[in-house]
Amino acid sequence: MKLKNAYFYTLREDARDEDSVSGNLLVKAGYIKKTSAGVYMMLPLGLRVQNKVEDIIRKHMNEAGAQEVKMPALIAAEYYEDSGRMKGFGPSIFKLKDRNNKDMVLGPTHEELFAYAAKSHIHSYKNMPFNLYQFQTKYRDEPRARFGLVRVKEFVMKDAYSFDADEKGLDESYRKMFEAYKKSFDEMGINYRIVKADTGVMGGLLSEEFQAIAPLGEDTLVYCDDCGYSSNLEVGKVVRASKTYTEEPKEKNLVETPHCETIEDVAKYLKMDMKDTVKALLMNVDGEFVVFFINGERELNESKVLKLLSASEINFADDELIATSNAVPGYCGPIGLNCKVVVDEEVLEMRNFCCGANQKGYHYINANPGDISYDVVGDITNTKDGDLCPVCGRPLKFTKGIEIGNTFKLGTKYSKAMGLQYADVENKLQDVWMGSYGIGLGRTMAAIVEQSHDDKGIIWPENIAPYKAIILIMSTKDETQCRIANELYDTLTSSGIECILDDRDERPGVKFNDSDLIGIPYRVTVGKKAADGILEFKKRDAQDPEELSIEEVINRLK
RNA sequence: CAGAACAUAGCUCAGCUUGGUAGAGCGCUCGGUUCGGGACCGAGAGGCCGAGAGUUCAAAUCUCUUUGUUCUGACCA
Repeated sequence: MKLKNAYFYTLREDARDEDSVSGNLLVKAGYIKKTSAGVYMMLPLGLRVQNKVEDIIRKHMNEAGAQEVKMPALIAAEYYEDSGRMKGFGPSIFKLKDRNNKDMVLGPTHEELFAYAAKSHIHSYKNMPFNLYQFQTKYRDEPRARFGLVRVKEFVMKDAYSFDADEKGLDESYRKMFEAYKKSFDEMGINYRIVKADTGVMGGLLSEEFQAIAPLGEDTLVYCDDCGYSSNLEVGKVVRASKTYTEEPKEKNLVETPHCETIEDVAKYLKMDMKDTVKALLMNVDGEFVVFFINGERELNESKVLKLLSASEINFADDELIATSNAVPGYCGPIGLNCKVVVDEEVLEMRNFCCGANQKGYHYINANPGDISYDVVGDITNTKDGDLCPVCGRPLKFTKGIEIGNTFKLGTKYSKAMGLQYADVENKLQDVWMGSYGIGLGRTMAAIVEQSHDDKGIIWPENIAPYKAIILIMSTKDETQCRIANELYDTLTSSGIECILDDRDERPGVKFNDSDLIGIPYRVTVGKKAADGILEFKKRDAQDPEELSIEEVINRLK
């Protein structure tokens, strides 16, 4: 690409409405442009990067034996009604009607259609295994788009689906995809960690996430360097450091705690440690009023709760629901409460804790497990700093991650819903075992920029940079410089090395800064010494340039 | 969905409190001087002040409504 006659621009100032480093840099460097919240244009440079990411994934998908297809984005709503996910996705699914008033959706994910497509091929166990994949635009009406390309309403995803006759087959298909993912992300130069995750809306047997390590990540990853255990915060079993609660139980005591509506207030007022308090969470679980009691310094884990109670939805309870009990918001406690009560395992081990008294302005101190009544007990909180590895018992470590890929062993959930069956050796009908595997392309781009940039701009890893090299002409009025730069550009281009020629009539400083901002891995400067056959060669992240002959430059780039 | 902030030139913003001819820097055009890390001088082009209603002799400025964007939370493969 020769810049003089190309669609190319950079911005000199930070984008006002970008809240992440990667979003700002990609906008500033002219890779993407926001059209509305969570919807972006892919400009020429941006599309080239996305295509590189796509090509790498495609290569590894094909190597793993998957076949590429393309499903529509516009889909009749009935497919999602049949699988029950119209409800599951709820308001996150884009709904529309065609001119005949038929309900349609913009596909948020494609399990249903792939299962439907698989029906045409699967009749007998002899028709499996196989694996189909696509690169498709997904639409999700996210409650809050943010962080540039990290959380958007429209994005391209690579999604793959495997079909097997039994669980053993699924295990093998899953392993192949898992390996293909590792190879893909390794090739892109991403620093990532694989964690166990919640199966969420997808359902199924197992979910693992590929998380790019980045401080702005929306997920918290928990891992253990000693045994290799790692999981998303949302699923890890809580193993507390031992010997926390050894005191002898005392007699409970009612104390006045005026205007202490939060557990922080109470702890401060009574000069207690938060870890010696029990807090209440007043929730609406599928329409039923349920109060949860957990240690004051922990957080309720909603997906663990849903699993424990076999429920599908959990929200904070509204005043009307709370009024069905004697619970007093701010002073709710597990002693003498007349509604469904769920306690965390930890609470039953605590000694002499503080909790609400179900009277406005009063708490108990020195309460003990023997004082309380409850309906259900379980592990219902998030792992936190100080907890131990559930496998080897050593202290856990924490980091933030951006979920760039996800693999699911779906089992037979969708094949059952979609009636996807086959005849086995004994001519008996069996459900097909499915797996699904996704990678968000834009999110992967964003994660790479989050991991690889400096104060001047993006630093693309070589394999996904939009171009490998950029050639700067210092003075476009100097005919020798122009000739040498153009010859170099032609030589490189014709030997398949993608490069940019900055032949704009700009001052050198502008060219240096733009070249750093857009993050091309290698920079060749054609300047004063070009007439003597000497060019400057600099890697984007190197300190100083080196002087090389034209031949050497070509060799270094090959 | 709840709370809050913002919306003025292509970009980043001032002006609003106290109503009275639409502003700056960058970018853009033309001329000149420059030319190895976002140069300088001069002359220009460019805005229905997000949209709608109201108050007023007069509204970018005050009031209400509405739309969009962003933030905090909720939510979220």
